Amino acid sequence: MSTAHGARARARTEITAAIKDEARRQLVADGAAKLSLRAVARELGMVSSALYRYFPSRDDLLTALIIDAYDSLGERAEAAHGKAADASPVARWTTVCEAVRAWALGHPHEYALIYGSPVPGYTAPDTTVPAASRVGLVLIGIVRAAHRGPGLTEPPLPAELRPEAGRMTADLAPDLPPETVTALVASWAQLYGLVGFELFGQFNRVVEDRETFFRHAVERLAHGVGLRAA
Amino acid sequence: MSTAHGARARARTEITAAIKDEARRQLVADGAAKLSLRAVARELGMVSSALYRYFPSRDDLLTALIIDAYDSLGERAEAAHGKAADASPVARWTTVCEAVRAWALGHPHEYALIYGSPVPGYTAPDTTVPAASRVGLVLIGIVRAAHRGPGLTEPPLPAELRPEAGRMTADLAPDLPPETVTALVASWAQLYGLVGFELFGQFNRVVEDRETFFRHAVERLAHGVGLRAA
DNA sequence: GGATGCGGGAGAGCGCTGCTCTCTTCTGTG
DNA sequence: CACAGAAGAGAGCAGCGCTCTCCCGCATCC
Repeated sequence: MSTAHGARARARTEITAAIKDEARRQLVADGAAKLSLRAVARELGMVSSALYRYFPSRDDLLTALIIDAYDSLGERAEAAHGKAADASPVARWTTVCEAVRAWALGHPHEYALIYGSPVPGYTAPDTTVPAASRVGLVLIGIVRAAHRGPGLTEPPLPAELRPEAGRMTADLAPDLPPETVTALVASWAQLYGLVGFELFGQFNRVVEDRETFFRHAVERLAHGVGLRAA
Repeated sequence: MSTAHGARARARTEITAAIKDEARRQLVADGAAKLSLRAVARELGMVSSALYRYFPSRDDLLTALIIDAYDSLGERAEAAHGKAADASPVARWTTVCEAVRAWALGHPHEYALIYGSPVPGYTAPDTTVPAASRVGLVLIGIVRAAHRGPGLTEPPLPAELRPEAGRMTADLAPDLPPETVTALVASWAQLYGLVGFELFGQFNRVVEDRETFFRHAVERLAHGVGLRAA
């Protein structure tokens, strides 16, 4: 595929990568809205129209960066989980959440790109789904291990939510109780509420010791999913 | 002040309002990024440079819209709370959260403007703080009433978070226990995680019956703050 | 009541953007 | 080796935020 016809294709993938790298540099520096195709081209010593041979539009370039960002965050979460493999479920959960927060604080513009308001008029293509799922899969993995292991308490689940819970469970983790899956999905969203509020300044003049606050909040999230207290 | 010199000043406030109205129309239609000073001016039958007599920059216009959006959301939350004044604390909490969600779903671009990624390079001026606080104040009010009334269970609070909890409590609600205030701040952020994930498409292919899911999630949030089960 | 100062609208223009189209060069392949 | 197709260059279009200069007319003050 990519190495099929040799030199030509290799040059293409190299230049594509160079464009993405320079684009990422600008994204990191100034945010997505200021990412300019012309500036990227200029920096690479090419003319702007040439860049369209590689990315048909600015949005396509952004999509590539979105996927990379999801992957970067996912890797970070997976790595954090790997290192904490022997810890208690709650400790592993907390570690992964803290990795997400650390990544977000270290990559604010990339975080904003993937979890902030979507670029207007832009809807993420399905291409992004696998990369976007990685953090969620890590969290599911932690809960699954706890479920197989010493156990997991099941959160309450009202009757009217049972159909939806069943649907989600079938899609996400058929081996887990629907009570758990439902709580997990909610906690997953809530985690990003905590991160987003810190990152986007909503905690200014409200929370100061954000690290401690965050750790405690995600520990309570873990308990809410039914993970045993450490 | 505003009515000081009569006609002149009145014309000015009228035109300022007209500009904001047209700008909001464009914001609602296409989102903040596509809001164009020139288009607003065009629609109002004036030339773009004239608009700068009223708003010194696009960011200033956006700031005005941000404040309006916070106020609109705050009003909605306050109104919802008012109508549910006689209900149980948990029911009032849930009602207010649902009002926030409903407002967000009805005003996606305005929600994105205030709770999505901040416009790059843009930091909200302090002018926005009072308007931005309104929803939080409603939530605090519900908890405060429960605290004065039949009671409130206090969530756990680890020792290392006690200093920060004390700080937050002094700033936000000195009459409430720090355990409660800490949980409240976390729940406040988590609420916006739930809303944001639904609004920005993260729940696509994951949660279908979002209304039921949301209600259950915020009920659990209420319990997490220590409000009595309804 | 007439001179005056200033608020506010008009217009041109600068430098930037995304994107398109055409022309040309170069290169890997049949 | 010839040639198709890939890829870069350049000009150009329409839009943007913002500035500056000009000018009109209304409200004020003597």
